[in-house]
Amino acid sequence: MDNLTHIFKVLSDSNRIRIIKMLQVRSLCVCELSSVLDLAYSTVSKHLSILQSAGIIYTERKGKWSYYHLYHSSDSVYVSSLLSKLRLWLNEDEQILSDRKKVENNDINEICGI
Amino acid sequence: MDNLTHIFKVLSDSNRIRIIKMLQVRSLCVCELSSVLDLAYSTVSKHLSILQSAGIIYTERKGKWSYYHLYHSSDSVYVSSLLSKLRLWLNEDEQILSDRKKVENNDINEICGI
DNA sequence: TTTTCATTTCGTTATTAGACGAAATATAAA
DNA sequence: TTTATATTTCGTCTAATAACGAAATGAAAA
Repeated sequence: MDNLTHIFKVLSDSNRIRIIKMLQVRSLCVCELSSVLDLAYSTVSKHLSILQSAGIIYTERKGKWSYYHLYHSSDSVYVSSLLSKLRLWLNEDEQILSDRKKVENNDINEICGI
Repeated sequence: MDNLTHIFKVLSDSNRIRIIKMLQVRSLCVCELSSVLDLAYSTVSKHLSILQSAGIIYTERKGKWSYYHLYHSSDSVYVSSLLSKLRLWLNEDEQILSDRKKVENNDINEICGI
């Protein structure tokens, strides 16, 4: 049961949900996420490590940056089921639309010093 | 988005999950739930009020006791979708099986002073 | 009406969670 | 190898959460 309640806890933070919804668009680095969420790097990094240890995302190193990706499948029926719900949910949410616009416009690249 | 993260938070506590899984068997009063969960009345009452304000359960007064019921439908797509998942999940969980055995055997009626 | 008793509310306490900045780490560029 | 920089870890602070017992509430029984 703790497996399940733990996943619910991971998903009960709005900044982590925003991260997941942005990663549905494309993979992103910490600095891009920090810029959109307007949170300190260390805070974003903590959220990412929580999502990673829950088996929701993984890291890929590319040049200077670590890119975070959403897993498209999971060993956990809870994770795969809830991630599939999250693909359907919040797509018309104002906050999510605004976050995704920033991600798609690549405005954030400048901030990352590329 | 807060609607959704709030539901996840409500479901991220194992005592609340145990309550939901017991109410899937039949409606129960506070004293029955306290007995199975081994928690103070006031604690169980708090959990029930959290579940109630999330639109997951409702109260029905019957004689001296307040019986709590699971809703079978919900205006919220999040609530109805997650409750439907919860009907499928944890049915083989040891803790849940043990809780349900106590509920089904009505051992708890004595404790409630019926 | 008064008493009884199931339940809720209130006040307190301990633990957990999320935020930050500073320091540490690790990798790429010079 | 040294420097630069993206990211993580650490320590700290504040806010939120879950637990309890005691007191309050409210409906049914006497």
